[in-house]
Amino acid sequence: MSNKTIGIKDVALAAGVSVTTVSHVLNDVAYARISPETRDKVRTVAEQLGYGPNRLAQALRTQRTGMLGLVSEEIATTPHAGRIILGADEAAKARGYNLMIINTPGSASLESRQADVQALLERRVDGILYATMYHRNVELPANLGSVPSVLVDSVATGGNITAVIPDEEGGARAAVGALLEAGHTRVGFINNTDDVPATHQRLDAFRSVLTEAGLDGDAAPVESEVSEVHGGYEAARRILTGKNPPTGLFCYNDRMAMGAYRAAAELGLRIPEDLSVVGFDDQELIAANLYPGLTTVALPHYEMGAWATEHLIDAIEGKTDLALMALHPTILSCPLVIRDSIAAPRQ
Amino acid sequence: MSNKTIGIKDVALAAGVSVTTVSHVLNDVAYARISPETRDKVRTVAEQLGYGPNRLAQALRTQRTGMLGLVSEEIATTPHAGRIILGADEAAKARGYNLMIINTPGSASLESRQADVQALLERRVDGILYATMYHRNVELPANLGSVPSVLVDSVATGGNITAVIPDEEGGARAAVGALLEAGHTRVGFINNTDDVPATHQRLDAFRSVLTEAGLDGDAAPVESEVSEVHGGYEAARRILTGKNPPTGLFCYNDRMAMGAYRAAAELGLRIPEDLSVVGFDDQELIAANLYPGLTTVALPHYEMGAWATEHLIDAIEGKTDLALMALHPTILSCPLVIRDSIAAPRQ
DNA sequence: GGACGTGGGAGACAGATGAGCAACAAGACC
DNA sequence: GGTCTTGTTGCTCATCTGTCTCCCACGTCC
Repeated sequence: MSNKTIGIKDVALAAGVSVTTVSHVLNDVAYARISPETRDKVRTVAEQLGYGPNRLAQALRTQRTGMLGLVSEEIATTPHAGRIILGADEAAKARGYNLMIINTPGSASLESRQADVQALLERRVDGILYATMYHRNVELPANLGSVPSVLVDSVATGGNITAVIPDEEGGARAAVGALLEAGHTRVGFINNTDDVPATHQRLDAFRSVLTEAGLDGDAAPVESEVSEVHGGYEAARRILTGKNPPTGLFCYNDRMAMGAYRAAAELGLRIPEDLSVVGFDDQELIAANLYPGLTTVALPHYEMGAWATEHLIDAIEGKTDLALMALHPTILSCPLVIRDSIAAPRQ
Repeated sequence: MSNKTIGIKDVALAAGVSVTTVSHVLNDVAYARISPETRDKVRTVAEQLGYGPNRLAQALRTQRTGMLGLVSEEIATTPHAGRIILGADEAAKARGYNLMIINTPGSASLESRQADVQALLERRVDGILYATMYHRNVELPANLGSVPSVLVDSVATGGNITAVIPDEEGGARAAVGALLEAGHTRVGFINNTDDVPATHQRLDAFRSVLTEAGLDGDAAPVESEVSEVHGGYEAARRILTGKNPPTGLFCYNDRMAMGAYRAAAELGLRIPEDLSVVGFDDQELIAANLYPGLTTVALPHYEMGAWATEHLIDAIEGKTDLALMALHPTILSCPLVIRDSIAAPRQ
């Protein structure tokens, strides 16, 4: 129904000035000397006509699209991607940028990822955010380097690209620390079997914290299973039916904690009276809805998305040198979210 | 490190032909007469140089960006948005389009939504997908009409814009039907308190199915609470402690079903031996991870996203007239996902 | 005759598009 | 056999998309 879109020349015509002048006014060009009356006139007319610049033409001319590419794994299957996107989107919007999102399976080949980046490049995005669904080492498509880029929730195997990752160790320390502070001296860890940084770092932190507290970290019970509800269930059963079972359980993630809840229920152990549990991830759907609410460690997905976007834009605008930050990944803290699954051990 | 990006003229130069010829070859222009040798030459050179067209310039000239705008509510807080995005993204990619996603709070004002659409329009997206996080009636920003648009998971209060929505009634019928088929004759419904289509349609379907089966649908117990875990818990307690309690429970969504699980456990009722439960939504994290696995009705978010995208692109390419489809919303079915929470009632 | 105040013109960005121009061959005609 | 016509093949030129930006022009007033 609506007729053709109106361009800058329509505004110029209607305002009785040249296209140049309209451009000068609307972009507040510093050196342009134009009388206040003309400025008003142009602005008024532009408003009346509902003029909005054609960003394509603008971008073509200025070599700036105001678009950020975000390649994200598994948008739908984990809520984590959503939080990263949200953080990135809000940070981008705040600075006048928009996001172009490309979804990719976690299993995508390097070529396929390269094609994704290529698509972004052809659209001339000003920068690229490359996000993975969990903290790990990734091999990057070669063409990623051609525009400013930041890695979210992963580090490059080759290094030398700016990255933000969660403080796995700090988070694990907070979790185990909370158990110790509540008075527990027998604490177990239900770990994941995947060979990812989190698995090792959380385990190390677990043992260290115990040892530092004067307990025997190396002797503390650890059971590993796939990081799903049923894995948590199995591991918890093993750990809780062992001799001298722990009164506090640190779980690799909330899903495994959910399994631990069931194992505890089956064994007649009440949470938190008989058994205290801490999770990791802070998946709302689980942690807040379990009964009792699960105390857990939050992964800073939103924050990582926002941080990456902020710094990417800084780099694009020449306010930051990404090369400098690329030396070491930036580590964002994982705060403990306290709910109701920790209590003092029974005497 | 990488030097300037290479353009069509670089290819032309290297191949020893004009820019026009390169364009003709690479775009397979029908009427262009170019010798096979030249074609090969051009293609080879383009490949070697790693040439990719500048989509901005291309779009400026052709008035086609190959981009679809997707404004979605609450990307991060519900997994539903993720499924819609995934469906849309895969459908778009399959036809050579990319998505520009704008996230908006469910509470955003009409002006703010209009600004979102405006941003998309300035970027000259070829069409717009407008998605909500749950099935409801929405008031649309006025500027939405200026490009082909499709509504996902909602219908416009004013009508007359193409929309896809889930078959609430069919889903509810399947859920209740499953309970009846298992032999239950006393069935209750735990409903939501929000005034949304789903609330009413599922209730109607619930009563109808019972009545059609020769039971007294109007007398069947229904309890309403907020559609969260604790609401489900409260409602289930009420319904299960009433006189002559049901042996089968249909829950408004999986979260409420999760609450019902706890209520059942507290009352010493085993699922599915003593109580059968059906949910709605098929939220993986909950439904598949509850014990026993929750039989539930899946909302076709992926399918709606894909359907909307398909038809939007058809309209953009002139293969479909959206105005025709706008007469009635398209309804996509909600299949029952069978797990382990339904069994025959005890004798 | 500079300085100042106001504003406009002509590319350029990167590629798409259709008309049009050489070059050559085959056939027609004298 | 040579010239002209007509057709075909192969490719290029000019122009267009909407906006920005460098540089220049025109008056006026000291």
